[in-house]
Amino acid sequence: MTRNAPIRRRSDCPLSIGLEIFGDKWTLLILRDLMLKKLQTFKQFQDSGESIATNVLSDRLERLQKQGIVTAARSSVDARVVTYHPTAKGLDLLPVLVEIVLWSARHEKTAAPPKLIEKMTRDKEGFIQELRGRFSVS
Amino acid sequence: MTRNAPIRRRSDCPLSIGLEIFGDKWTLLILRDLMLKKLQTFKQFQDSGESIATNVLSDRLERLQKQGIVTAARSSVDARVVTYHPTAKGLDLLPVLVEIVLWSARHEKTAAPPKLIEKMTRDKEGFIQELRGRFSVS
DNA sequence: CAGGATCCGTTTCGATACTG
DNA sequence: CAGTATCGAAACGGATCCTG
Repeated sequence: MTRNAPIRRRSDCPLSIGLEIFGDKWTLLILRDLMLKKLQTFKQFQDSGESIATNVLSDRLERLQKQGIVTAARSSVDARVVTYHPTAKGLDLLPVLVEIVLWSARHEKTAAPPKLIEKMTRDKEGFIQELRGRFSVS
Repeated sequence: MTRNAPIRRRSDCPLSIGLEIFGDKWTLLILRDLMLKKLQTFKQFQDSGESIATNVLSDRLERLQKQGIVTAARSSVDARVVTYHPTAKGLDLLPVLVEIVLWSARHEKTAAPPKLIEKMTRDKEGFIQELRGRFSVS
């Protein structure tokens, strides 16, 4: 137990990147669905384009909660439904998501919704602020 | 076998994100090392903090080349050494990397090099342009 | 010695079936 | 609708080998 420090200082400057989040395909897709597509429920994530397995979805949502990036709450309208929302920490991921989407739109030949891309490009900050407002963190 | 019928639900709004790149932990680390830490060789990547297995490193570098994000060339100085460089497509990833680093610096409790972070924050565009210049794509 | 390929035991992931 | 259990498939790490 007194096994001491791992000393992973092989190199100079860490420049850490949040691998828990960005290193995982599904996590990234969930965040996009949550913040850019404004999806909220388990089912909506499940049906959103790429088919994610339920256990994986469950697992990733749990991790995101543990990391304080999303919160879950039962819908006041329908008690069966759980709705997920981004926290402030989660909303801070918007710039990353926007840059990723912009890069993908430019370099991958996927059908991208041009209106949205154009808006992101023209007024990145405004676009992000608008989304932030929409989620009105308590 | 006959595992087809992927049910590709041509969903409403794709908003694609480059999963080949962003969904993978190691790829992301290599890109950071390449563009932000300015590492160039197989060995440097290998020794850079996180210990990546050689087979994995090899695999990711190959993928990145296939995607036109990095190029490989033998060093003119030492013929044994292969140096890797970002392409224009790769350099376009800089904004994403910067946003990821900034988010991580703010929300994860890792030792971040404050000078660099400060500069990124204060003059994001300038920082990116400076790096672009450093790689001088032919 | 640098870059990378290959083999292999182990861990992790994820597609289904199933349940509260 | 939201989430677990099962179990095969894939990825990983680590050692080793190969080629200039």
